[in-house]
Amino acid sequence: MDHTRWLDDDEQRTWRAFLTANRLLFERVERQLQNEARMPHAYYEILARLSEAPDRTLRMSRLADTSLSSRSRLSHAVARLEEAGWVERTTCETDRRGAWARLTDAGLAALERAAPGHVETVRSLLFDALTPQQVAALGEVADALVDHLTDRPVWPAESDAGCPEAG
Amino acid sequence: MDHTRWLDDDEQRTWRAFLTANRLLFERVERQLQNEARMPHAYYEILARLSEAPDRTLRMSRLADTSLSSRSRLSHAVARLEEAGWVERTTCETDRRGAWARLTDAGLAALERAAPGHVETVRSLLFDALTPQQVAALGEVADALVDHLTDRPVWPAESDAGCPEAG
DNA sequence: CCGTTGCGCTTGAGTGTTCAACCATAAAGA
DNA sequence: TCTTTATGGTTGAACACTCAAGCGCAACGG
Repeated sequence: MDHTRWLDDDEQRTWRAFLTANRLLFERVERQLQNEARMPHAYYEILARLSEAPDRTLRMSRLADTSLSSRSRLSHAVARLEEAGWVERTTCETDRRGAWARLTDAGLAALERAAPGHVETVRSLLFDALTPQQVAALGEVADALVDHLTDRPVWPAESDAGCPEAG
Repeated sequence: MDHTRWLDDDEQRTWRAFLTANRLLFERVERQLQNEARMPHAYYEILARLSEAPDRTLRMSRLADTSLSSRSRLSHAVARLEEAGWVERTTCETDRRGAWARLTDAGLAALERAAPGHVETVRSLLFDALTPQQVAALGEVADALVDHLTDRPVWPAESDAGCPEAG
């Protein structure tokens, strides 16, 4: 346990700069959407993914995957979106456990109202700050990370750590 | 309003990969800390910044800045950390509005218990996934973003957008 | 000296997320 | 068929964060 692979100074700086950039960026993205469109970014993503689906309809589980939500989070979110009249849920006929989520016309309208401001924010805060080379590099890094984080087991160290209820 | 600078396909992909990588990464970082050290990452950062300060002590406002917290968030967090016995608050004698936050011995111990697992997680999930060139590129991008997001006014478009209470 | 303005920090309500437990249905095994 | 196990999805409690409002003190202005 004492052979921890600590971060060297460069790695420390990189990690902290990464953290800082992330917080600053997403804080502002979140605030812009909240102020101008009255929705958190997670909801925007849900609406966006639904809008791209055939018939603006997706199974809940699939929607959870594509919108980067946990199941529970999606359930709560869609409940809210349904109250707002932006999404409708119907049970699936062929598998009666399942549920379809459909983006309503009002939901699409809300998304289309929100989109310009959101996109402008992302562009001005992220893309305008970077050279084309940096954007390309960021894309590669992100791809590498997604790859790395998608394949492995849920937990890097199942055997000798992480026993939540033991202590 | 119809002259939105939309994202082209490449930019879309980059943005979504970036989002995905971020969620996957921070979800796991958060879960690891929660499971093994019983604290969210934000609390870890607070303890870490305090541990690096002279006398393990900082003014609340300064701690908020260095730990990337809003004032309110820090107040709530330190209240919790104080309950846990990891941080102590004392009022500042020279400016009786102010408050000092000090990392206790128990807090330092908790941090030192949490650190190896956390660092190993960051290394294995982030640095191990990237080549040295990619790490360098990530660092540059992060620096550029921090720079970009730190200097400007709080709101990129005061004049023609962002009227929260108008609608 | 007293009022105003500004700063440092806290508070409470509201909200989104997580976790664990749960329900209902489907699929697999005896 | 009857039981078991797995899957799709929901629920409620716990908790962290945000926002707006507020409190106490400091600094400035008359």
